[in-house]
Amino acid sequence: MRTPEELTERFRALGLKVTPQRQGVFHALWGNDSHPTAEAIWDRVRETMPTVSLRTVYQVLNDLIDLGEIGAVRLGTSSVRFDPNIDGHDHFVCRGCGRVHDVHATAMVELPADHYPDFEVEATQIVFRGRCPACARITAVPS
Amino acid sequence: MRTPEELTERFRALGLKVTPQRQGVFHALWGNDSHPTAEAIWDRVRETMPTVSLRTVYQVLNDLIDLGEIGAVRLGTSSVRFDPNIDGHDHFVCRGCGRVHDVHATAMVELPADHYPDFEVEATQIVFRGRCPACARITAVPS
DNA sequence: GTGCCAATCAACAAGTCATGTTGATTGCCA
DNA sequence: TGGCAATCAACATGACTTGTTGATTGGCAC
Ligand SMILES: [Mn+2]
Ligand SMILES: [Mn+2]
Ligand SMILES: [Zn+2]
Ligand SMILES: [Zn+2]
Repeated sequence: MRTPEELTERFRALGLKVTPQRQGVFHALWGNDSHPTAEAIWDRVRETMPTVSLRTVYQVLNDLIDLGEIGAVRLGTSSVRFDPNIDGHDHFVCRGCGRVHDVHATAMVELPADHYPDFEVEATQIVFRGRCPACARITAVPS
Repeated sequence: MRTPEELTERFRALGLKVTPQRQGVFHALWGNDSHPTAEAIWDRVRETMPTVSLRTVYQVLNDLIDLGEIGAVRLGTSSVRFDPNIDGHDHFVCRGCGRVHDVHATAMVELPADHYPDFEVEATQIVFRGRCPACARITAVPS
């Protein structure tokens, strides 16, 4: 996503009002690589703006998705997570702590065209599941 | 998953009763590569057993998951899909018709260990999205 | 065969997640 | 300064899945 300042400009240019609620969401997302849920964003915004409603947070997040500023990450568990990183990357989901990490897989994954002719691949999503370093340490056998 | 006959044996061996409802779900799943939802299974079972309840279908499907006989495929859209194929494979989701196809990706996808030390990968899930041959044909430019 | 008890049923309720609605109020910005 | 977009509270809706309860059925061990 763009910086909160750039988003402010873009919203104004589009005739959208730059409200404190929207700016609160901008800042809650900026530099946030935790793949937060809408509720997590809500909690962060409420720290400085206790009266903001969850409904509005959802609204702003969906506006940002429609503008292509952020992405939605659906990992099959519970709620949608929001990702200010829209560059191509993959995800690692820890089964211990539930955290989602950005990763970059080595190989370019492709469908073998000879086996799947006429399949038009437009997007590829890779999800690794396992234990993150912190959670692996906990249950690791002590030497 | 095992054949309906083998499942019958396994259920009996576990002290579970082999009811017509359970056998109906067994047969609805056997050889079914359409990644059906619970409702789709329900529809198929009701063809020969009109009184079966959706609640029971859900129950049997979850029992089969607990026994490791089938898998649950969550693709971020609407409802859970059930997969009698539990061998390692990937999926292609068509944005045209919504169908889910089994595919096998070529490259062995890995996390580069030098970049992600101590990450313990236990499972890798690859989802391709695009258009299946049938849907690609529809909007293809006629020659 | 008989009988126990698991399984199923109908009919609800509940819970989660996300969005729609409405009418009043606020406040951004031309 | 004023128009109107945005937000608010409060509630409803909707899809999907599971829980519950009390009654009924029927599989299967004996
Ligand atoms: Mn990410
Ligand atoms: Mn499959
Ligand atoms: Zn972890
Ligand atoms: Zn298709």
